[in-house]
Amino acid sequence: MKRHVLIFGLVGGLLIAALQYTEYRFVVIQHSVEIYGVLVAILFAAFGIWLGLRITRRRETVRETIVVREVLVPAAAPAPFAPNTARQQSLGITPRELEILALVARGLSNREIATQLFVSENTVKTHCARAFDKLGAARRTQAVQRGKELGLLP
Amino acid sequence: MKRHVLIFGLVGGLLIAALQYTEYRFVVIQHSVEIYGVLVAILFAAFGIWLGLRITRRRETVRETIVVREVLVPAAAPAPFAPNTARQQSLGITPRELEILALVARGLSNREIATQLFVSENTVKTHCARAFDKLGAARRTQAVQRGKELGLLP
DNA sequence: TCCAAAATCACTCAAAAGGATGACGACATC
DNA sequence: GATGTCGTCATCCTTTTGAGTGATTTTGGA
Repeated sequence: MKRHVLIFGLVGGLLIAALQYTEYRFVVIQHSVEIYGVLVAILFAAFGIWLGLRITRRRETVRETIVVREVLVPAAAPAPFAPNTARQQSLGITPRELEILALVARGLSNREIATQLFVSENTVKTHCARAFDKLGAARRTQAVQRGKELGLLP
Repeated sequence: MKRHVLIFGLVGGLLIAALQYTEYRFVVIQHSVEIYGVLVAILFAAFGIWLGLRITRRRETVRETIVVREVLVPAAAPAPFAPNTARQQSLGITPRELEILALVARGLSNREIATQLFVSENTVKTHCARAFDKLGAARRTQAVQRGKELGLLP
């Protein structure tokens, strides 16, 4: 990607140089500024379009091979899931926080969690905030994603 | 698409006009041609890039050629994930909605999603609302959970 | 060319979530 | 007894989400 910027700069520089050079040679031509402006505009617009195409082309190819139907050999029993206590320890996440995190991952609202655990909504929010902080998450969706990545959640 | 060309022409015309106008007002300024050239170049390059992105964005979604590939997998291999298109169809979830849902699952906020997809936050919210409705979810965490259950998300 | 689905955007209002901070009691440990 | 952690709860304030509506634009297909 960095190469694009380089090429971009280069082309720009050359163009300006050419502009300046020709400016001196054909000063007599009327409306030269407008003509050059249009030329530059067209050139750069085309270049931009090309660049845009080039950047996004990669994504296309990726999109094409999506569906992979796998023919499974024996069915591996879905592991009963063991929370990664080591990671939990290292992050300093308390059991209660993890418990609430799990309910967040199940899609419950703070109020629903509070009801289910017989605590106040404020308490849930506090636990959430602390857990989010320890996970480096700003949103509950992000916290859930991180939690799964780290093996804290099923 | 016709509108783009129109806007393109319009902007170009205005720019040239502005160029000409200011040219007459600030003839004293040295190197004005170069400066204006650079300005025009930058503007049009940006516009071109934007246009290029916009054009290819569509092709991306359209170009969703589904390639079904059957593979024998040893049971332990983590499946590369195949979105359950049948279920998606039956629920009436559009490709765009699923795309946004995936970003929600990754923990992005609506604003971040909007930036990443070059659309307004309002649009993201609309897609979200529709997807949530189709999934029978009231919150994004719940939608993500449902989406995973239904095999729509990895 | 016309139509329907999909995608886009805007606006309002209400609810949910999040950040910051302080506080209190239970409990374990030093 | 002092200290520290954990769980609990609160208040204030801001941001984010979600619901409900309506509208326009694109696009693909009949």
